[in-house]
Amino acid sequence: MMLNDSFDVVAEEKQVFNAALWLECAGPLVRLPTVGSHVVYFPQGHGEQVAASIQTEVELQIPSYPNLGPQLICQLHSMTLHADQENDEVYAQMMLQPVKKEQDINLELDFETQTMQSKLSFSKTLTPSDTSTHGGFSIPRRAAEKVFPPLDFTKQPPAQEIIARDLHNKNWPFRHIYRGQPRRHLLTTGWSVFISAKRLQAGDTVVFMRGENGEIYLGTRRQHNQLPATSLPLLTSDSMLIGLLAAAAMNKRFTIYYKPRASISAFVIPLAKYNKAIFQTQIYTGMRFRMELENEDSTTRNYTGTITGISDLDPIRWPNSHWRKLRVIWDESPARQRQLRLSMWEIGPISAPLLICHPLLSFSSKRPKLVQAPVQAGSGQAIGDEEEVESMIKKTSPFACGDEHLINGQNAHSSIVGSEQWMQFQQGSNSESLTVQLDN
Amino acid sequence: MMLNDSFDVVAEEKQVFNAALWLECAGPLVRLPTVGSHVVYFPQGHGEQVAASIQTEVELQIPSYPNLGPQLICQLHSMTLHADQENDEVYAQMMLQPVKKEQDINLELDFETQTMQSKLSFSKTLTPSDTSTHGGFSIPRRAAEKVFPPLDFTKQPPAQEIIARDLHNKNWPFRHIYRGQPRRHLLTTGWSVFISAKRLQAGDTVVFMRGENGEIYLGTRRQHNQLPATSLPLLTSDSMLIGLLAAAAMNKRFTIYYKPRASISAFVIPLAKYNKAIFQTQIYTGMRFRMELENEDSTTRNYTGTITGISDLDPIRWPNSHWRKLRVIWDESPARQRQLRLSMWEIGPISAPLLICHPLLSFSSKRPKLVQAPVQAGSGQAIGDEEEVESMIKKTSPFACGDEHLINGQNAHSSIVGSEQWMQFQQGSNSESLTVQLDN
DNA sequence: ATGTTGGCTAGAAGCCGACAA
DNA sequence: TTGTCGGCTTCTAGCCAACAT
Repeated sequence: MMLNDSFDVVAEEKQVFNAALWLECAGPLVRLPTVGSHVVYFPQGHGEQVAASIQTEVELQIPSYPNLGPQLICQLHSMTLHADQENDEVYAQMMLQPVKKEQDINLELDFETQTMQSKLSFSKTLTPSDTSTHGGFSIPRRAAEKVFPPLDFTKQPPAQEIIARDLHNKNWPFRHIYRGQPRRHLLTTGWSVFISAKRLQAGDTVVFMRGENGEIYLGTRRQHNQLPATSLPLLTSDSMLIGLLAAAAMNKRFTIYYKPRASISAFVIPLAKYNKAIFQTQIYTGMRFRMELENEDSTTRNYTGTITGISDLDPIRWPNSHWRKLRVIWDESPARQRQLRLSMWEIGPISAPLLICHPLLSFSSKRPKLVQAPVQAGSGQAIGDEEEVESMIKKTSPFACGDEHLINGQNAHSSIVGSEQWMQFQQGSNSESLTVQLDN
Repeated sequence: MMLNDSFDVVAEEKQVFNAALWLECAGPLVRLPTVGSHVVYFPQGHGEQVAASIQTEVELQIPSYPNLGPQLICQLHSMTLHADQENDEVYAQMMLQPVKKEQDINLELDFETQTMQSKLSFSKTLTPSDTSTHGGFSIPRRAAEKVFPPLDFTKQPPAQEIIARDLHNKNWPFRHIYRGQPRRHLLTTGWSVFISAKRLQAGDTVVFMRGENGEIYLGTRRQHNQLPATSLPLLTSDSMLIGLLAAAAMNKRFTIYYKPRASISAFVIPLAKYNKAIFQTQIYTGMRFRMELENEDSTTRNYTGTITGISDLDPIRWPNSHWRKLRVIWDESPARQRQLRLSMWEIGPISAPLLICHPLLSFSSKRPKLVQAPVQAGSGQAIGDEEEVESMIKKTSPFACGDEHLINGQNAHSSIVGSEQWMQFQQGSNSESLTVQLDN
């Protein structure tokens, strides 16, 4: 009862947006397109998010929407960032305005947010000791020194009160103390209240951030596998899929929700990134690639693999779609769920200089085949030759040759955006309704 | 972690269905149509449930579905009853098969379930003492004697262990003891675990039931106002509404979820009940009516009111719809949210013999006007004359005249169905896929 | 008949350094 | 540097009857 009241109050305040904290909670690999920029929306990927969220098999009879191709170019009209009331899961509400394909598009704004490199934040995956009722939270030394106010070490013991604010603008008080033999930083009083209120478990991650004026922010990120599979169905997945398709096919503004922790891949992609991947990147069966993935402990690492085929994921319903067009195998056994299907814009070239170059496949001996496909389905024909080379690759392994391919003389990976542009994202471009609040 | 594991196990078991417990948790006024029978489905009401569940204003641009009138006659092909994993909220999944209107329809099966009168169950709205950490649960004396096994009063004190099973087939052990001065029945050990696991608060209701073989069942029913407004949106309400309309308009089998605690009114109505209300009941402006409503403490009571107008709820989008066609005022100030719009099948005639008859309005002096409307929109014309008599009624008050109107010589209220027919519902009619399981 | 409260007690929560990885 | 544990203390949970309504 009291809990509800306090939430209600919070819900009514207009809240200061904290995009940085949202991104921290979303995970290290999540990027957001800029408001006002042009994006490519994939109803197919959107459907995958919906289906994954309600854990249902889809055996669907969709009416066809002739206006709706596998991808839809839109302008990101507005975006608001949110966090679920119950479990803090972050999601973004995006309003998309479909644009005519003929229209010439200014791509200047089409970059993604980048996490700030110099941010004053740290995240820690909780240990069993952190979450047990036996004690408090052990703060990594460097983390404490970076984000928390310095302690007065003349006191015995050195201690202070920390008040951290979460994505719902709720404040959580903690006692921060430096004690033990050897000395260490700890959060004691207040910690267990936080843990039980947020229902955190060992394996989940907490994020602490320091704002410009010294405020402390606090967010959570659940372990990936245990996302809560939205209970209480409102509609069948069939109805939902029909609804999202019909909404997109109407060629009017429509609104979608993007849940980065529930979705396997983003389904709203900056147009520039998409075009670069589709038109300016050499993709061919047998090609080596790399991709950054999130580990269990929410760090990231580059993984490598080989493209084994290029074909439609769903030839019946979504012919000539670029969504997850690539079939791949990975060099290492999968840590988390390792996708066997990827989209072209998700992968990058092997970055290191040529490592071990397999004699059978070199840049000169085998000319890579360009995959070029139309942006709008129907105005061309995508090349989807399914060359199964998995068996060959296995036979000729070790297969560690990487062809570095060039795109306009620079790396194919998306361009790096500095912190000034980040601020531009935060304050809005020329869009009149860049809503950057965070609601209840 | 452990919690999740145990839930997973439960989810995999095929569980014995307990329709009676489900109905208890749904509330005293909820009825379900029989599987195999014919029903009228109201997309408009369905949309209201969806909109209410996600707490969004609908400002919607729906494509029109010419095949879809405001009501759709279907056969209830199958129905499964469920309870939400998180908060035990009950919901029913119904598969509806649209039928041709020409088709002659056997109405024999078109009754609703009735709660069993002689059921061995009791429900109690929790007091602050019941939910505090200070103690246990005070069992009303008659309740304890009715549903729990008799205690051995030779022991000092008389006590036993009760194991009660909830809708997820999870067992909850309690210590049942008879003590105190004066003596009373209490549940002590185990009670607080249950309270905190279900996150029950004062004002919520628990239901205990005794099965035929002495098993004890246990369900919960949350206070109405605090239903959890489904967090984490998947789709906008617009998309959802489009989806549900498109699904219904396809004229194929479609599946809907009915959440009796979230919906203001049922939107799947037995065809017989609907026909009776539409074709065989006299409804007129100024008519007195009664309606049974649920109180805060989950008891029911008859409330009375007056019909002040008959008009389309949404003349633009749903012209000639019978959904909430009646405007009413109530005699008493509203206890819970008292609807000012009702559908014809929701109300009953004033049951008592003529009470105080207002001289201006009597059966003979003012001939009630029959409201007769087509079942399918388009094949006729509904009479929607908005006679605003509210002002008149207020002036001439006290206005307590009730015209008892007759329908085929019997009361207009839905017919009573005995417990044999209840069993028939439970075991299915001639449908091959009457699924009566309760999933995770 | 049953809701609330004070008294009492058992047990969990939670603070501490020791110790180990 | 930091995860876990045993020791100890504090406080809450929870059982009881008294008392009130």
